[in-house]
Amino acid sequence: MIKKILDDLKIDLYEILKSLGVNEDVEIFFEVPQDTNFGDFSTNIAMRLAKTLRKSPVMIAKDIISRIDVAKNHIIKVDVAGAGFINFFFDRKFLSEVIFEVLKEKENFGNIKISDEKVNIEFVSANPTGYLHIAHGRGASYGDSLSRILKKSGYNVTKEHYVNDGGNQINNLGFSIQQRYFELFGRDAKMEDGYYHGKEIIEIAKMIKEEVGDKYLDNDGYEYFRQRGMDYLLQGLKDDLKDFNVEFDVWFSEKSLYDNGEVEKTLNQLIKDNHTYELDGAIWLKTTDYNDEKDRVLVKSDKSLTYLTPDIAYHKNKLSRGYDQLIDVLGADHHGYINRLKAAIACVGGNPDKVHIEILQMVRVIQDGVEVKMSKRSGKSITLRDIMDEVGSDAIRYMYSAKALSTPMDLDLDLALRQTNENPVYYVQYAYARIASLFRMLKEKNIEFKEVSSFTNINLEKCDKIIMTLLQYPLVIEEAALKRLPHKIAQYAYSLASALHSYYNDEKIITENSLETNEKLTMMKAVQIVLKDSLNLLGVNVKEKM
RNA sequence: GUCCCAGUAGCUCAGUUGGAUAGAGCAACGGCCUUCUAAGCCGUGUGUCGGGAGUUCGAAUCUCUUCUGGGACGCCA
Repeated sequence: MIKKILDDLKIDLYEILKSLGVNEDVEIFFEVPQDTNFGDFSTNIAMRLAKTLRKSPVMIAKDIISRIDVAKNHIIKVDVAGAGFINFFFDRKFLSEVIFEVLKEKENFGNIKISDEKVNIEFVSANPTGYLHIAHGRGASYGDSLSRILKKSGYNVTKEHYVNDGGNQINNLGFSIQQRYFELFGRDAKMEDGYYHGKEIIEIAKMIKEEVGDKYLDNDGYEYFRQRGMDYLLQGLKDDLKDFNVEFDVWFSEKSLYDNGEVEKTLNQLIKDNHTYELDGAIWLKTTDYNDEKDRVLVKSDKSLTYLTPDIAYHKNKLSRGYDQLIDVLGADHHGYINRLKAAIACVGGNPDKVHIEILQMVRVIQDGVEVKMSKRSGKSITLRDIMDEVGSDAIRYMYSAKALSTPMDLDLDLALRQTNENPVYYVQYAYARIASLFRMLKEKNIEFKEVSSFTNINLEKCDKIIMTLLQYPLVIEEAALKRLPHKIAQYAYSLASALHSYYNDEKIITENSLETNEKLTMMKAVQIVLKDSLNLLGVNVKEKM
């Protein structure tokens, strides 16, 4: 609704600008003023036109507002303030209708149609060689929330996890397990470079010993160790993610690209199209043709492939599946990889502009003021499961979501644990639970609730914050989707909760006056719907009771 | 040496097409429960936006420079 109002207003404004002699393309946009006393929405268009029109912003603004058709747009007041802002005040009664809109559309409220493009978002993509750690958790949280936001914005989204089951690391996993298995029978484990040292490897070896005894002690059980280890870890990965409220549509196997010949085909195509050359016995890809700082090796002099080669085939595969956009969420240590990958995609004829790479920065866990590095579970870096056990999936997802991906983040366990009631996620969940409890109270008191279809008995001014916040939901969704910033949703959920708490303290909801009660409850229900939906976008559950 | 991210209140962070007096939470202090959940509300204080220069009507935001912290720079994955 508000989008429509603003869009209509925008059209009117463009007409007005034309009549003022503005021919160039300027985009008009509205923002919510920091100080709501300034108005409901404002635009700075007058200031931005000052130079081309060679007039003072205030003069231009006054010209503009004198031509605005106030009645048509549900505006009750429009004025010029500050350096030339145009501030709009809308009719309260009209704006309050957003509540009925929410009730009608339910969880579809805020659904917008930015685009129906097909988007593939690849995230986590952890090697199945150990447990997920906290940085994976951050990527999982971001990728999953972004997917939900994009879906709500109309995109056709596929969530994909790439499984590195084709390369050397998976062989090393097999060897590592094998050595630990031998160790269990009293032999020395020979843990070479590149082998995996997490406690989970020992656990797997024990499990295998229990399952098959000494069957693979003296004959070659390597294949079995490799496969069994990977299956086990992959399942663990899926379980962890599921408990973290993250599920993938596609688990894409790197190995499948070798099996069906796509890696080879990609390589041959690159050679045929003259994107490669040989040097020192290796085959190099001319990524410098497309903005990379140096060329990259595809085939090493020992004839084995680098990581890049199957990854090119993988991205080619994704593009061939008809996606309009590919989003890759990668760890901070991959930023040097971006140019290389984009260049390589260009070499195979893909459009690198379709590929968006989001880099997530480090996560540190802080307890008692110092960084915690060791996980009891894996004996290595802190795992996602460690944190979930400590603070729960909801709290951790909210904490991840609340911060922009580009910020190196400190996760303060003291705050998350000892002061759980100070944690923002509880604040938002509490708002929801409070409303839920109102409806429970009704049942206890045997009061019947009837949804109203207009407001006549309540003081709309007191509901201002709630109404304005509800109105902004679609706008926030749009911004979060276009800029790929899920933390906007976390901020939004918090501000809606804040509006609710404030109102709840100020006004008694269930009163003797049943008309008033029904109107208030109608509004409460709308708030509840949007709170639930916004938390859902973050993968956070609501609680009926706290 | 090159590149990326960060530097904003005591702490954790918002502030992303340059705009109004730079904002939240936590921490601190003062009020508010005979009444729907006080995990709440209301109020108070807090800033060389790392430093310096520039661009302009206007800069936390853009440019240059510089300092600090983290990370990346492989025929690793």
